[in-house]
Amino acid sequence: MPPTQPVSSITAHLGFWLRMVSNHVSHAFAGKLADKGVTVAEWSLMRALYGREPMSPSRVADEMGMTRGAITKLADRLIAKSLILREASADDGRAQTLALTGRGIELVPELAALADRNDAEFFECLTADERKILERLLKRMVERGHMTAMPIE
Amino acid sequence: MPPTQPVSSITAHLGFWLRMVSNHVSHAFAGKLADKGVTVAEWSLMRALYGREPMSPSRVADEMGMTRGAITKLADRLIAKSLILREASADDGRAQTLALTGRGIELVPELAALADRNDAEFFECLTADERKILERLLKRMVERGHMTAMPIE
DNA sequence: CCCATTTTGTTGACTAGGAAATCACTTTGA
DNA sequence: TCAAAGTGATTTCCTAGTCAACAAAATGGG
Repeated sequence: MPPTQPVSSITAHLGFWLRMVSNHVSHAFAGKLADKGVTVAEWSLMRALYGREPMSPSRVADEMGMTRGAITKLADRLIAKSLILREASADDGRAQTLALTGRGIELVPELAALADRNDAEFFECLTADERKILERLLKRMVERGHMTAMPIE
Repeated sequence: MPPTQPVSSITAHLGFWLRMVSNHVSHAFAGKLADKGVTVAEWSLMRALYGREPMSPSRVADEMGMTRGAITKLADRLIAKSLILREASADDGRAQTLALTGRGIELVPELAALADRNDAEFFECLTADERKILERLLKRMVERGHMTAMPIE
C-alpha cells in the first residue's frame, strides 16, 4: 500500500450525512410509490398539476428543475398511463398544456397520503422540537444558498 | 379546473427540504469535481480505495450502496482514466481487486479539498452549534432508520 | 411589413445506473 | 471424488435523465 497523505474522511462532511438520509428517505418513498405504479418524478409532475390550471411543459420543467426534454418524455409516460393529458394551446401555436385526467386527480390524494406516511415514518425518531429545528436549518440553507427550484436529480 | 380534495403541500414534508438541500449540495460538488474530470461516483470509489489495501469490487459495491454491475462499469471508466487498476486475485480465481494508481493517489487529496470546500461553502450559513445539532439529528436518523450503506442513488 | 431572433416542444445520441442472466471458479457434502 | 450449490464479476437489456440539434411559431426592430 503506497504512502498517502491524510485526507478528511467522507463522514466528516455534513453533506455526506445529508445525502445518506435524503437518499434513504427518497428511496423508501420510491418503493411506496412503485406499489401504485408511479415513480417519484411522475408523482412530482402530477402534484405540480393538481388543483391548478393546465400548465405548459416549460413551466413544469422550471418548477421541477428538469429539462424540457425530460418533461416531454415524463409526460409521455404519464399520458400512456392515462394519468395526464396533453393539449395544444389555443393562443400559442407552439405551446402545449398538461393537465391531470380524472384518474390522475383521483390518484393524487392517495399518493399524497404515501408521502405523508413516509415522512412521518422517517422523522418520528425526532421530537416535534427537533423536527422544527431541522426544518428551520434546512430552510435557511435553501434561502442563503439561493436554492430556487429543485436542481437536477 | 375540476374539483380536488385538499392534499398536503409537498413543502410540508421535511423530506422535501432535505432533498432540496441535499441535491443542491451534491450538484455543486459534482460541478467542482467535473473541473477535475471526475464524477461524484468516481470520487466516491477513489476515496473508498485511498489508503487501504486493494479491495474487491463486491466490497466496494457494499460500501457504496451500488450493485456489482455498476461497480464493474464505474471501475472500467476509472481504469480508462488511469486512476485505478484492476488485478486478478492471487488466491481466488473468481475475484478481482481494485487499487488506485499513482496518479489516482495523487488526485484524491485534491478532490478531498474540493469536498471540504463544498461542505464549508454550504454550511457556513449555520453556526458551529447549529452544524453540531444538524449532524446529531442526521446521525440519529441514520441509526434509527437502519441506514447502513448509501442506498442506490 | 419583413426578416432575424427568440421561444416552445420534440427528438436523437449519449450517460449512468439497476435487475437479471450468465460465466467462471470455489466450496460443500454424500 | 465429483456433482451440486454458491459466489464473484461481467454482460445484456432496460429505464430515466442530460445535452444539443432541430422545426415551428411568435416577436420585435428597422
